[in-house]
Amino acid sequence: MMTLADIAALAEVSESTASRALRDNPVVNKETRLKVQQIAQQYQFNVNPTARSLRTQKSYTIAVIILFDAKSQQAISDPFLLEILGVIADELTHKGYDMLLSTSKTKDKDWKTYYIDAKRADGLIIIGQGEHDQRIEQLSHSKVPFVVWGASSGHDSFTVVGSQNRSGAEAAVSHLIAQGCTHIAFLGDYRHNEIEQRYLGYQDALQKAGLALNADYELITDFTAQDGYLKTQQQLFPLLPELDGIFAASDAIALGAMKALQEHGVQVPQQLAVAGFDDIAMSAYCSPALTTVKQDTINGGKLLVSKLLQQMDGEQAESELLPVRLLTRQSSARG
Amino acid sequence: MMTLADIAALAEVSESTASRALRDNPVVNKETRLKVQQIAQQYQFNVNPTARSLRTQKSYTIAVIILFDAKSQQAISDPFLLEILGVIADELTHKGYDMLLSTSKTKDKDWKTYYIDAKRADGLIIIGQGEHDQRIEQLSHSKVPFVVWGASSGHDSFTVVGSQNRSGAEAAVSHLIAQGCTHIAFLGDYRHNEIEQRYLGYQDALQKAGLALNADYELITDFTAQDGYLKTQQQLFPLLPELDGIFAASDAIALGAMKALQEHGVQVPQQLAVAGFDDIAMSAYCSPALTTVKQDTINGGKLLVSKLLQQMDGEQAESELLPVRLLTRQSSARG
DNA sequence: AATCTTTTTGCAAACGATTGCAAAAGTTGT
DNA sequence: ACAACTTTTGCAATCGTTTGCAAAAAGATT
Repeated sequence: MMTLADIAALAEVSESTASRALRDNPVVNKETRLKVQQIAQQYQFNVNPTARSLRTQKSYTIAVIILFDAKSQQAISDPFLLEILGVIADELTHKGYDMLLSTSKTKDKDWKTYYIDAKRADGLIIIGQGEHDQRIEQLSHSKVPFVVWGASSGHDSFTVVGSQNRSGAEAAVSHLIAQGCTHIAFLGDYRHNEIEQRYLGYQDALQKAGLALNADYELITDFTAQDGYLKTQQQLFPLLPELDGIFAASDAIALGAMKALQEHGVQVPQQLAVAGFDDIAMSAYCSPALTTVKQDTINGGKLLVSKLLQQMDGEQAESELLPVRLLTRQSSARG
Repeated sequence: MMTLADIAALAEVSESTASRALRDNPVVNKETRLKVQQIAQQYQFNVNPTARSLRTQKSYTIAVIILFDAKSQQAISDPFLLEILGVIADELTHKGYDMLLSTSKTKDKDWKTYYIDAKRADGLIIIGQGEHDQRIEQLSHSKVPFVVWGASSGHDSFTVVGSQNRSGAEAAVSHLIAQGCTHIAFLGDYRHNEIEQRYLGYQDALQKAGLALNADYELITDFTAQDGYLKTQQQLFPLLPELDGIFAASDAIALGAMKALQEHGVQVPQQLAVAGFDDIAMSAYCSPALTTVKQDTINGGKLLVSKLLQQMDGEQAESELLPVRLLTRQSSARG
């Protein structure tokens, strides 16, 4: 392995000069710079990031923390997660950062101590705030640069990037209403921040249409197809003659619900229309294809990264909610 | 931030002693050791991993590289991926390692140089070997500790952990045959290592049952539901009166195919039975529920990690293929 | 009490970069 | 030819640990 000293020797300059030359510091003579760079290239030299890290106190690494729900041990919508993770990874690589991934199952190290103080990472991206999280709140009182994917309360003390869950949900439910639904159930766990927004959007739509809210129609449901299936059987079947629409807080839930309905002989969408949220890969290919709301994962990932880097540069970064898109498919096509 | 020097001072010992004490080196007096440890605890001291790294030339970090298919830019079976990633993350954390994640879109840095030589990581886990990969082959000629998730050729020059794709596929197809199917199509891209094994298993089953192989029944299909849908429409519909079974190399493909069939008025499983591979979350909740083969993600992840650590300890680690489980559901239930 | 072991400790040299500061070299002006 | 700058270089300290080796302390042996 070559070290900076070797390169310096080869170029017949001091280590200091070599170091500066490599980083293209204009204080060193242009010719010298080029010579050093050329030699470094030729010998395939790369600075040792550990040594650099130690000296500069920066790691050029970002930690991405995926929060799992304490109870269900499940992250929000798996497929969505992998997508945004991919985007973040690409984006970070592109900016010259490495990505440390941690899937936090609650009981966990103290992020600030472990990542920032220990210089394992220069900043944090936290995905899925779930229910109001103590630790995130705490972080915001420190100087740690971090961004969160989730729901904005409108006056957060930290930077949030997320989807316009509320208006997205409203659009979906309004669409159901436009299709003639008048008794629409909500499936999802509104104790979860993002889902709460979707729940509010659901209410917005009902209210705008002058439809009554009905507590019987609001089912707390985990993120899984399984729970969507079960809750539908247990709590929606009794309401069936009247119930004519379901808005599920995630596609997984929606698919579970549809399964239950189909087994029970309910015609979707004729007797009952269904809409979900996420547009997971399967949604277009189940029967009937699922009407859903698609999040802008690509811009989401990009924004998370750029806002984090902004913070690391000492700038302020505002929260931002991205527009979503309603995709109407067969599951809501009544007449 | 506390440094080792501070702790040493507080404990009234030298840094050397403090360092040894913290790592519980028996060469230092037990009392001294405890005293130092106690003080470190009290002041919440943690050794600086960067400094330690620089000195010891180890990073206590493992790089996980996810390979994407050059063409489709898609990784094998997304849901599966996220699962195994989670297991690996947990396992590594548990062993005191951090996890660097990289999603490699082909044109990429040289893994050895970037991760190992630069001391960013002590070992590599590569997920999804795809088509025969030049870079993996190359790695095996170096001293780099690494393991691969994928298909074993039986005489690999490196450590592979994977599923018994071949026998799993055979089981699935044999099941279809047992259900009375005699004309079974294969959907998947057998240029991909793992899929090739599934393809061979498909052939095994046909041969054992004395059924003829038929090139018309073998469709090269991407990993997506979309492609399953398209290929089915384009290439299977013409064969329909006779065709009575489909074995898809992934659940996503299977679901796409089922969608096409249903739209075309084909009854699944009565007219045509379907089986997939992966048991993605949706498979149990689509209609009809999909018969599929479930991989042992948990043990897969654990094995990857333990075999890698084994290698890092200088031991040899053998390749290993894990048993899979056939889950029979409605999509193949022909009476 | 002197010598020989065995435990414990600490000194000092790494590990491989970056950077403040001063010195050396090169320019310009007079 | 000398002073006064400006540009370019290199010395040496620093980042926070770990570890080989020798010295100091403690214990055992005669």
